[in-house]
Amino acid sequence: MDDTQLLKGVLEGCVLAVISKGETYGYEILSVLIDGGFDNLIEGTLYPVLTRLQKKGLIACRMGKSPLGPSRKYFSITPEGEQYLAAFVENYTKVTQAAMHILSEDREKKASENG
Amino acid sequence: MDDTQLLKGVLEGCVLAVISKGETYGYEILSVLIDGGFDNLIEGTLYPVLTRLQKKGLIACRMGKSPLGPSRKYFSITPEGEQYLAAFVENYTKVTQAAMHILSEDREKKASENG
DNA sequence: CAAACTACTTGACAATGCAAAGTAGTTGTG
DNA sequence: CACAACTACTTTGCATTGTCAAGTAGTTTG
Repeated sequence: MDDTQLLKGVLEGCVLAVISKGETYGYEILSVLIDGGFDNLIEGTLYPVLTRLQKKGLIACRMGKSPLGPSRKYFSITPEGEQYLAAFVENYTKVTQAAMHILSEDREKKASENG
Repeated sequence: MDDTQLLKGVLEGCVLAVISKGETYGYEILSVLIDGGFDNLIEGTLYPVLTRLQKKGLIACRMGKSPLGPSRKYFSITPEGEQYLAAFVENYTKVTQAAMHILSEDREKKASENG
C-alpha cells in the first residue's frame, strides 16, 4: 500500500500547522512530522512545500544562526497563513468525514443479500 | 480553497468502497459520491478511477442493459479488491489521525506566550 | 432528422510527493 | 590541511492523480 497519494495537500496544511505553533525551521519541522506519524517524509518532499507556502505568502522567512551547523531558515506564519490554516482544517475535516462515512458504511448488506 | 489535492488517493478507496456494497455502475457511483459529500466530482474524474481499479484487478466488470439509456458497465469488487479496501481503510485512518493530531494541537500556546 | 437525457471515453494540463543527488557550514580526528 | 560525519537547504527528473473540455453513442420524444 502506497501512502503517497494520501499525503497530497494534507502535508501542506500540516506543515503550516507546525509553523503556526511557533517559529521553526525545515529540519525541525521534518522531525516533528516524522514523529507525528508521517514516517516516510524526506527533505526532498518537505522543502518544496516550504517554498510554496512562502510564495503564497502564508509563511514568512528569515535567516538565523544555528548553535550547531549551518544557518537555518526560520519560518513563521503570516496572518494570511492563519486564515488559510483555519479554512484548511475546516475543509479537511469535511472531506475526511465524507470519506470516512463512505468507507465505514457497513458492507454487510451485500453479504446478507446472499444469505 | 481547492479540494483537488485532498481527493488524491482517497477517491480511489471511496469508489472501491461504494462498489463493495454491491454491483453498480459509473453514473450511480457518481451520484452516491456526490450525495456523500464529494460535491465537485465529475465524470472525467470518476471513469479513469474505475479503469485503474480494473487494471489493478480490484474490481471486475460486465456489460449490462439499462432500462433507460445505453448499456452500462457494471462493476463488482474482487477478493483482491476487498483485501485492498481493508488495507486502505486502515491506512487512511492512520494518515488521517496523524494529520488531525497535528492540525488540532492547540495553537493557543503561541498566543498565550504573547499575553 | 433534431433535441434532451443517460452513460461512458479521451487528451491536454496542473499540482504534488518521491527518489536521488548535490551544495555547504561545523565539528572532530589525524 | 585532508577526511568523515552531521546539520541544513536545494535541485532535477519522474509518476500519480484530479480537472477541464470535448467527444462518442444509445434511447426516447416530437
